[in-house]
Amino acid sequence: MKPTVHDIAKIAGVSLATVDRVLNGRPGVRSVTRGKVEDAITSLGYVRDLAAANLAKSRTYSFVFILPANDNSFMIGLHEEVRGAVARSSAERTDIRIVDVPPFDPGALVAALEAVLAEKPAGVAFVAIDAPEVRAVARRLTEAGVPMVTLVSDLPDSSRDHYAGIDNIAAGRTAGSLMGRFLSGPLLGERGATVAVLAGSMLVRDHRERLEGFSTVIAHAYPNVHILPVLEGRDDPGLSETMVAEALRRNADIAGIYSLGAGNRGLIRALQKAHGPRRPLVIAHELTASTRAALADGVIDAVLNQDAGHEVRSAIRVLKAKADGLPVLAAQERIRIDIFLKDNLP
Amino acid sequence: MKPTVHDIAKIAGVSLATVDRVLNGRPGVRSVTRGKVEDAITSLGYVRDLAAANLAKSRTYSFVFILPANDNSFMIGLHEEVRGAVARSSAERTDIRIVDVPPFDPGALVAALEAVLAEKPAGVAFVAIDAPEVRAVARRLTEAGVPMVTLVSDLPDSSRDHYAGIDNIAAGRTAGSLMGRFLSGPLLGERGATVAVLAGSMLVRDHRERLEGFSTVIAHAYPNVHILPVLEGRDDPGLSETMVAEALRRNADIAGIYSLGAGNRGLIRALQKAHGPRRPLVIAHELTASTRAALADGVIDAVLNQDAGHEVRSAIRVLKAKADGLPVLAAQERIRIDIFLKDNLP
DNA sequence: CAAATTCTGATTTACGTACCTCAGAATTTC
DNA sequence: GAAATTCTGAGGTACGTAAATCAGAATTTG
Repeated sequence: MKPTVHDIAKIAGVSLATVDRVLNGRPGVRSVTRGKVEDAITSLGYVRDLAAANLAKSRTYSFVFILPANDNSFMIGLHEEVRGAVARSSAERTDIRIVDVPPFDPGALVAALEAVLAEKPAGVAFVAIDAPEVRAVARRLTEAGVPMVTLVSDLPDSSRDHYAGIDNIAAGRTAGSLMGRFLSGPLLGERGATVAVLAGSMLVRDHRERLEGFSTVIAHAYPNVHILPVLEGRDDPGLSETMVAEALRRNADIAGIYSLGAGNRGLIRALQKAHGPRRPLVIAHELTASTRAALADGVIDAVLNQDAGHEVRSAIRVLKAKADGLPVLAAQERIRIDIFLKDNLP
Repeated sequence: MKPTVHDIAKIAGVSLATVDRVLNGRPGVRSVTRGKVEDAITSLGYVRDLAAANLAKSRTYSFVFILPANDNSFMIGLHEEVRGAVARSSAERTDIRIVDVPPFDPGALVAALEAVLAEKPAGVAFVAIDAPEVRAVARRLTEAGVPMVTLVSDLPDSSRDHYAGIDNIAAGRTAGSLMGRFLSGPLLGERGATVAVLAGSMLVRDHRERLEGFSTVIAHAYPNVHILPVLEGRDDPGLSETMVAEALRRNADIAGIYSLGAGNRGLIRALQKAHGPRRPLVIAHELTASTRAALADGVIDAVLNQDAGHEVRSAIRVLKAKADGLPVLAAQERIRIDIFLKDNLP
């Protein structure tokens, strides 16, 4: 039978209240008594029953999710997943509030985080923007004892407790490796091949990191692949379409395109309208309705994906654990980079 | 505030006991009274607090995991993960017992399942062997009301409640697609290329399915790739090594190898000892210490993986949900096919 | 019709922990 | 030395649900 506080009290020869004070670090216990209780705890191998504790505390974890009000499919899906978590909140003893902020706007994010700081919830999750002022608020949140996880986009070298997202450098490297291998052969002649890169903005850390990983692998392993200057489409369908169409017109020999941001709707439209001698090899990020269809149709060759549902659930699990001062199962919380070809679409 | 049984009792004008009888389907309530209680439940939107219910029942979920006593790295890892779950069992209110059975032995599996049937646990998970007698015991378990999930290898068209494992046909297709694309070009000349397939046993369903997916994609999308007769290495390092070495000696022009079973240690040794004009392209299953090293060294080009930890945790979550008659979050429980290149090794 | 038997509903206790209130002892203050 | 103030410990109640026990009414049986 699992030992309980009653067993501890009996063994240590004290009352329940004393055991409780020791367990919860409350004052009012002589050090000798404390010692006896601690001995009993270790000798019995007592572990607190979290379910019972939470019931007694009638605890609900109040979490705040700060999400950019982007209208691309990925962010919409992320919103959807958080709303799903809100729907499950009564069963999971959580009380999740969603705060929308304008995208790519450090000031707005800082303001939102400051509002959070004022209400002191049990935890915050947010899509980070890599800026010093954001790091500064993060530090104040940590000082205030508010657990904090970054979602999708990280804030390295900050005081965040956890990052629920993929390793974007590894993602870029994977894309580069796939691009190089897929190009090797028919498209990669003696004189090399040209690839274009479509990003949202180089101001966003995840996009920068993906490009970094991609470029590194191409430079080292596929030196005869030439990368054109990055197209920054601001994750906007229209702008992305124009930029890609323009690039395809100007460089008839583009053999591959790596879309590392969320401008895939525009990219796909541009590709469908194009009529070059042969279709370029396309690797994109995020499996959405449009990239899925494009993958099935052969317009896109591979999609690297991060599962927003897993990210949200992981963030919640980690916030709960941090709020309770519990360790996290690192293996369970690592967000993986999914690679989808048209053959393993779920 | 979340409604409780007390609120229901108050609204319906009855006692707690009556509410409890209605909620738990116990007899002794007149249908008019039952109706009043049910109305109150729906109007309040009551949902049972599982934590409190489990506490009151002082419930522990007793699960049995039946695992083949294979000595390949994947199965060892699977064992490890189940033992991890056993270690966490007190915190998770589970009581998990591991039963080892000899591998590839339907009779032993049936015997183990029958033993399980006798003790009626709250759920069973097992690595299925696709045989009629196994299906028959599965049916009896279902009739006895024991929730049942298959792990790693499925038992389709049976009464199992859930399958915690990957879609092996999709995995085979993915391998075929990667093989075809990676080969296209330097290795795939005018007259085509030859690939070898190393399996454990064609008697095991997951191996059959992987081969099926692989062959289908190759036949349709890469008609000039020729697949040699399957090598059945029984997942044995020594036998696998001899068979691969033999095949490489006999067919100097092998351009690719697909290892769809667990005989990777032998395969890797054979590859390291081989000294052909050029290294074949190798795609294998399951990320273990040896395949990871081979991937990093460039001996293997891609590894398809199923995360044993996720499978075990998913199986437990599903068994719990089934034991409580709760729905499962399908999106969360889908086990994904990880594709690892040397660039995205975790 | 009294006694036995079912129905139906109410009360009460338990699960393991948190936390509030209270009592007695030890210590300090005037 | 009496009163006030800490310490230290005990007891009890609450969280939301399950389930055992109890009590009264309705029904059946001889």
